[in-house]
Amino acid sequence: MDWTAEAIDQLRAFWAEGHSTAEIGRRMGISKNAVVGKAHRLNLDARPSPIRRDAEAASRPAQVQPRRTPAAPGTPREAAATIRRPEKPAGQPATAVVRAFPRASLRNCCWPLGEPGTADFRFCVAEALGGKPYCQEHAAVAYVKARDRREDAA
DNA sequence: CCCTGATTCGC
DNA sequence: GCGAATCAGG
Repeated sequence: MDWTAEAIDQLRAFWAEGHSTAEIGRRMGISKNAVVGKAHRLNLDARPSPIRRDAEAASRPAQVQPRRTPAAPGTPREAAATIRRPEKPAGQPATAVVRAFPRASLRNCCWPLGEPGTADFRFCVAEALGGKPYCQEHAAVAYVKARDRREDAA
């Protein structure tokens, strides 16, 4: 992954919007690990992790030794950041409602349009095709051959 | 089995 | 610095 200023900008925007790491990864065409790793390195605010690595010792004292060096046990992570995730409209039949933002569905094109972080930033929501995260139009610019890459994306 | 995020460590 | 592998939980 080439972490250009734009890419980092995008990551920040997605992260701030509360998207999951995997979701961000899908949208940026990279792995969730890349997203998590970079987010961590950028010191973006941590999401509430499902894991309690500190309680590992408490629940299972000395059963299975980690292959890797155990995480620092004393790390104070009690003060988890209060973050809000994008809210689903309550009481809406999920099948009938298209959540226009941040994500319509996995079947919709997720090509980002506009400048991340600005008011007009949104996603193309056209039908995503071929199991790709993009519609036909955007898949064409997303999946360019390295050989004959055209500079017409924007 | 699907998902979630965090950490480690070879590169 | 990067991110896959791994870990851990839902």
